[in-house]
Amino acid sequence: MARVHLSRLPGDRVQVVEGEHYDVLDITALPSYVSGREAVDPPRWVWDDTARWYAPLLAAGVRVERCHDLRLCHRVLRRAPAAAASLLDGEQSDLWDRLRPAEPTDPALFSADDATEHLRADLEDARQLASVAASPESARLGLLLAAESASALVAAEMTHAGVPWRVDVHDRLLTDLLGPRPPRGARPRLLEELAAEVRRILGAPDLNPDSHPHLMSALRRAGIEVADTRRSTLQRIEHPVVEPLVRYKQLGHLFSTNGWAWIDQWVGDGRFRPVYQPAGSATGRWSSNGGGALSFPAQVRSAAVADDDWVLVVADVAQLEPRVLAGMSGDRALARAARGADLYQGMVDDGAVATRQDAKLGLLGAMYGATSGESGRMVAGLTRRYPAAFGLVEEAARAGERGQVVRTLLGRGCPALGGTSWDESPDAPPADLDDQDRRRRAYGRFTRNFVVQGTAAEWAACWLADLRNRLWRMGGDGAAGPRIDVRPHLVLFLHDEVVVHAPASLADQVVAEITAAASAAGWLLFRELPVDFPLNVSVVRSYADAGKPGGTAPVDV
DNA sequence: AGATCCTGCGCC
DNA sequence: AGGGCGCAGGATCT
Repeated sequence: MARVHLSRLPGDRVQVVEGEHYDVLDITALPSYVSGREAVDPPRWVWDDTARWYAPLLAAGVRVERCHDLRLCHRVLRRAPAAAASLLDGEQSDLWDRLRPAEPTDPALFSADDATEHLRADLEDARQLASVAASPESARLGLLLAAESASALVAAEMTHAGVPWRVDVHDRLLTDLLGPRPPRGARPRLLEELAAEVRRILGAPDLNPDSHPHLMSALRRAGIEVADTRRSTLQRIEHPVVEPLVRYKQLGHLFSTNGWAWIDQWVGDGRFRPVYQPAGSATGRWSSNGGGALSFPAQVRSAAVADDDWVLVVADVAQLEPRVLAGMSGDRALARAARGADLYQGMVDDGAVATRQDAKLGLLGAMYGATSGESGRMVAGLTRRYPAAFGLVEEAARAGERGQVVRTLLGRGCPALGGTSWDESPDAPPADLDDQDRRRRAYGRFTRNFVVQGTAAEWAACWLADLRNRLWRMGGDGAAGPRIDVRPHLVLFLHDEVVVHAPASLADQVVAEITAAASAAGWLLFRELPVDFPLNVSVVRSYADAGKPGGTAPVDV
């Protein structure tokens, strides 16, 4: 397949390199050039940053089949233990090392930020290809880079399409809980009333409940001794202030995080358009740097409503990380327990634990590094039943404690101890031995979790990539035109859950494709060992109804 | 005034 | 002494 390299040139021009052939386009000519190539024989578009190039293409109605995201792949290869770092060195490689994600920009232009140097996509791509080819694990690394690049396409497409959002529903929800929208800077009426009640009960007329020090001292004066003001701490206290205070905190959080200001900033034209960062976290999980897409609370999901005659198909994987652990460790006993919809129940039926809760505690404890309590105790017993799985995370933890890096199944390496993002205080503290020990153990918990969370992210990226292709093919030979949002399309992805916005008439077919994509992802990663990845699927009009009994029933629209 | 830290909460 | 994130407000530093 052809690889076409796109690089920015000063003056709103684009350099196009394909093999020996060089060309220069004006930026305004790019969409028609790309769509022309897509129509004939879709190449792999090689560019520095998918968000930067693809957003304006999508805005111009152009969809691309595949790409190679040099920034994301550069990061992966830099840290991958199976790739020789020296093969990435060369002209401009320091610039690629320092390249930051593109700022979310107005899709109409993509030159506002620069004065950029001419970053040569063709040169960097050649180094990356050589690096993968020279690796003893080129197949897995190649899959990882492809999945990562496809994720970047999905992220851009989801931002472009947006989550269908009913502002009227959201506004009614806020008004019911908080009172009418207040003027800027003021609290809504019901929130203000709760604050007044808290002040009255504590006898602190000037208290600002949002101020941590004020609240602590007011509680103390009322004879309430707490170490902090977390909800869970407060709820252990027997006192009339607890109920209104907890309520205040809940509603206050809704107001400030997903209130009217959030609507103003992130919802437009009936769509919620967050900004995603694929592989934005060290483990390879996505993060989001706008709109809080990966953490918007269940409380406001009722405002995510499909368009008329459309539905939301919501699917999440049951116990993704334990299943991934079974697959990557080759633990046949755990894989057997994972057959069926409930892995934890499978462990009970296996005779490994007495209750479902014990199974969950033990597995999560093993993956997070619990050392004490109920969870820590369950780990010991389960290690005997599932030695490969529990041994894998244990070994990852010990490697971290020794200061070694670990890697995911497809070869993503973790950041080094003391390296970027790990304990980098500029004024290097004179770390005593206790301190060093504490850091090593913390790093061990990180590496322990990294191998599982990171491989789960790889599974999810493969799931997304395959699903994206399947949904596009459903649309039927471009008959619906090149736009993605008139066909079934992804609108949300939350680590182990996807939401597809689709015409109601295609719902059953979408469910089938999501399920098939999950199987495909399992096969891509764990060929030799069969691990089930059962999904909970709901076809709903409103996201809030997902997961409820009856959600999978045919939807009346 | 702006940058940064801290706390607490939301999601997985 | 349980992993990964983002976000908001207040407190604190510069």
